[in-house]
Amino acid sequence: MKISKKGEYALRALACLGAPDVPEVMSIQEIARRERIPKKFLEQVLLALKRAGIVQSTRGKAGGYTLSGDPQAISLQMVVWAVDGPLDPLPCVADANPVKCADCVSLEYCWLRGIMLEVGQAIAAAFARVSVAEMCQRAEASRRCESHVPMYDI
Amino acid sequence: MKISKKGEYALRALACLGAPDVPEVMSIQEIARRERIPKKFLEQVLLALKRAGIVQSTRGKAGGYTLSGDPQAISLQMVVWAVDGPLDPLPCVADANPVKCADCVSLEYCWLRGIMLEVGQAIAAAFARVSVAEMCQRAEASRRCESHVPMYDI
DNA sequence: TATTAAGTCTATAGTTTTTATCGTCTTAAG
DNA sequence: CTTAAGACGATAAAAACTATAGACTTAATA
Repeated sequence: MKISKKGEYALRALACLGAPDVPEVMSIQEIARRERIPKKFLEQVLLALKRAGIVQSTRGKAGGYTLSGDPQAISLQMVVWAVDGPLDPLPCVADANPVKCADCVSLEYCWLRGIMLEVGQAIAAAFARVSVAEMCQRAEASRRCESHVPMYDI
Repeated sequence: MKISKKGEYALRALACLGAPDVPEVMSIQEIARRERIPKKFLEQVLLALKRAGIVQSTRGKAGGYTLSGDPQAISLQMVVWAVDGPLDPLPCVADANPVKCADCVSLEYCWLRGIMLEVGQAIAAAFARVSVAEMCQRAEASRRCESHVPMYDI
């Protein structure tokens, strides 16, 4: 049950775009530099976020990315979904294209499905509770503390 | 955020052991046959469950596995933990041995950590809510329906 | 209008994790 | 003492994930 690098990079990139005092549009290169993410990999991540409507891009010289719409309206669930796909614990739980387990008679009578459906919903809810806006605030709060890091720092 | 095959097999095996009208002890081979799980792989899964104290085994001829203790006291969280390890969304969230993210100043000031800690707890809680006993009941209920599968079966 | 710096897109290489198998050893019943 | 079961370490095979490469498109601007 780990979050993928793609997911992590997506969150970092959005926090970067949503930070205060940043340029209107930010290039992939700039985001990659700030967050120390492999540029070419980040490219794919941002493309996925764009296709999900979470960020906007402008092409050509001086182009780059910007948050699309209200950061409060975008949940981390949408973000993770956009880059990693549905977070169904089992294939038979999928919304769109549920696949029957090998030894279940049917989707309707799949007992694991029932249980995993609940688990999947709980996971989705956990991500859905946090908005990109809130994440950006948290990131900013943590940035403000960077100047006085405690001694017991790891 | 998928559950692993190990996790799925563990749940199936436990449901098998907890089913009514089954022999006192059941051999790996028998469980594997009933649940259509690769025998050698199931062996590892059951070994992990045994080490976690979730099942007991008797060796030698006529040996096999049996549920250990009260199925109501065993949550699916323990089961998944036993075979897949901690379900922390990010390494920095780990209880035992948290690892700092590359570009965080410290664990204490890791903003992703804060968010993922909450998500991880929600996931754990979702699994913790269901006991092995409840899972077995559901599996049995689904078995009772197998004789009259609806037409719209997939 | 040529250059430059940016995003787009497809393919593929590299790496890690997961899944599965094999062989040998130990144990206990008959 | 044979047989059928679990224990355990090693490793093979497959899949998923992470990262990189290269060719193409777009737009600002010198």
